Amino acid sequence: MEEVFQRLLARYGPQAWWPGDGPFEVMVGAILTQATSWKNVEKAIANLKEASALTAVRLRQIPEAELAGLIHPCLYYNVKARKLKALVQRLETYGDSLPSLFSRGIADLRQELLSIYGVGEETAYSIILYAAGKPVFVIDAYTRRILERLGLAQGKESYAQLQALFHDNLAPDVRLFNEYHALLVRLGKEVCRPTPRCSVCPLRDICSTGEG
DNA sequence: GCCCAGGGGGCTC
DNA sequence: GAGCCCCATGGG
Repeated sequence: MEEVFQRLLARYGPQAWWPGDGPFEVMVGAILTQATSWKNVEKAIANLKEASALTAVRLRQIPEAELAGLIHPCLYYNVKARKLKALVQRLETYGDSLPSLFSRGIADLRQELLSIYGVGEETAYSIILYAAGKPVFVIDAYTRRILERLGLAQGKESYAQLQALFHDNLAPDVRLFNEYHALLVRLGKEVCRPTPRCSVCPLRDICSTGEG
């Protein structure tokens, strides 16, 4: 696992994922990026900043329809406006204090996040890793496809099972999990689309240890 | 014109 | 608890 990471890093270099301006922006981005490319999310975040709307307080004040307009570049902007509303509404119960929310243990924090409308497994874990800075491995569609290509998964595994593959074989290091996941997405974009578009698959070079 | 992104909720059976 | 449908922009 570690070796594969080193090869990916050597091939692609650091990905500098989630350069967001603080944990709140990361949480907003985690909602906006659902099934949406990050470029569109950047446009939406720029719109929110320009409207001075990128705070929990302002997001609660702004009408949902207006919020939907600001995040229009993102796919499913109407549902995502509702999701952002649900998020900041929950934050209000913490006095808008993220440190207060993040003071929970990982399992507890996960449950709390999952109980928010619009936050599923991937979004919850993205927030725990990239916003709260706790060591959990984020599994997404790309990670699944790569693991399947490598024969390390068949497609029926639960989120927790795939996550255990990384948790059991890596030191629980936030920076490692952060960069590793980003690199897997980068690799996935290249070779693990639903229909492969490359002629020579780099998976062979990078993941040839057989251990994943 | 076609494919598909850094998903999740809600419904049905 | 699995299998579907819905949401509905923009880049390649």
